Amino acid sequence: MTKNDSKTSTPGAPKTARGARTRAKILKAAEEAFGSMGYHQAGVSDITRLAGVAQGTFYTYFASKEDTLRELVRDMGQKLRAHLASEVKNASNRIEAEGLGLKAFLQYVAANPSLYRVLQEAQFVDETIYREYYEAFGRGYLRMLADATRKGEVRPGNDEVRIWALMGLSNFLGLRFALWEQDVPIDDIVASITDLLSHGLALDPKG
Amino acid sequence: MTKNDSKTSTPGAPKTARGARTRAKILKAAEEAFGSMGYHQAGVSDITRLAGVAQGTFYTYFASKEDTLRELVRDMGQKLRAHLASEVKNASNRIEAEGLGLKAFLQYVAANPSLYRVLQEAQFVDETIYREYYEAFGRGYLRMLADATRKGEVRPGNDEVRIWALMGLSNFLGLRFALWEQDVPIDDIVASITDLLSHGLALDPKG
DNA sequence: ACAGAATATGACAACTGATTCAGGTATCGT
DNA sequence: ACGATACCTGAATCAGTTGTCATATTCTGT
Repeated sequence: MTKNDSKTSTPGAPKTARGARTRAKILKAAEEAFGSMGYHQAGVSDITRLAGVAQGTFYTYFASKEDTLRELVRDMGQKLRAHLASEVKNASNRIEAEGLGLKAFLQYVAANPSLYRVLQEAQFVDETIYREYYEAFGRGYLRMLADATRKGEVRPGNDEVRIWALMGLSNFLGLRFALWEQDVPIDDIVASITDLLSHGLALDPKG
Repeated sequence: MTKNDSKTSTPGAPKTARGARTRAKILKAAEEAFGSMGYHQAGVSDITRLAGVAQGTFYTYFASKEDTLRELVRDMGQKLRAHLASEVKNASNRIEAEGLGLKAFLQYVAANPSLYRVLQEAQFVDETIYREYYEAFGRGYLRMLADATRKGEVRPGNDEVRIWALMGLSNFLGLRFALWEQDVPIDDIVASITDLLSHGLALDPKG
């Protein structure tokens, strides 16, 4: 009967500094919990314990565990894109930009290992949010690649296909060489890929 | 008290044709269930219903739901590798082999959509089995690439890095263009990637 | 045909973990 | 100071799960 008669659902945003702090604590705790134990393994009780609040408090800010994951994915995606954009912005050509972007990405993954787990698990909790992540990523990527093509820095080709290939490539390199085992220096990886993007695998250019 | 006093665990392999059939039915049902509903969503009861057997029968052949997933991943990995190997075996050079392999892979993914979901979810249920899958894949890949390098078909480079890049690339192309949306003809995709691997992104070869 | 082994059944015990709720506590505007 | 509002609590609820077991059926060798 109060102003909000629309069910108990969709908790509103916090209206107080305290509320905002608490919400942020919970989100951070969720990132930790999901990142280290995994989405399914981590219970709401783990999150609230990490955040130092009671179980019920969780539902003051999030409608469900799933909702939290969505929020996290959006949040992490935004941060990563912002970071990469700033690292790449003064490259003098596309291939150099790819190298800088890959390097920044690998470093970011090593420093934020939760990203992978949270993102990849989100794929099975809510595929929409996962596709959204990569499509957002892809849109920016596509624009840059198309620009480069127009400027004559890159051979013409199917850019939609290329960006997915490039995203996949980064994704796996991050998984293998930043998350699983850091047994190859990042600069070597970047050099390898820069070479691949400059010349392909072919031995001689006339091929 | 019987001869088998070593716990109830590790159910033995079936000793009868009937048993083998039932076990196979269950495994197939698990693939269906995991593939369409996801590992966590699918219950043992879903699997047994699909298989047309009682709940208890499941535990005659598998120690747990997790065990089934492991078995499935091994099984699917083996089949895929065998398929790709046979499709690629009479390519006349490495880049042609990459093209044939990618094409076969994309077709396979479109025809066996469960593969992705099962494999990717396995990553969070038992990371070991997931790494095993890619490392097995990678070993074969690495051998072929090293051979090609020795024969002078490819430029020298860090092949360990390259194979992860190539696996990632295939993985994402499969996800985007075979699983999610089949809006680009497979041959176009293959042509794009063949071009990328032949020349890189660079406009002119002297680059 | 018959004993014993292998397989199959399905109800259910035991447990897990998300969400709710009735009621307490901090904070703010006036 | 004080009502109103926002925030917080954590035990209880509740829907769902996996894995067990006593019993029934089918197969296999002789």
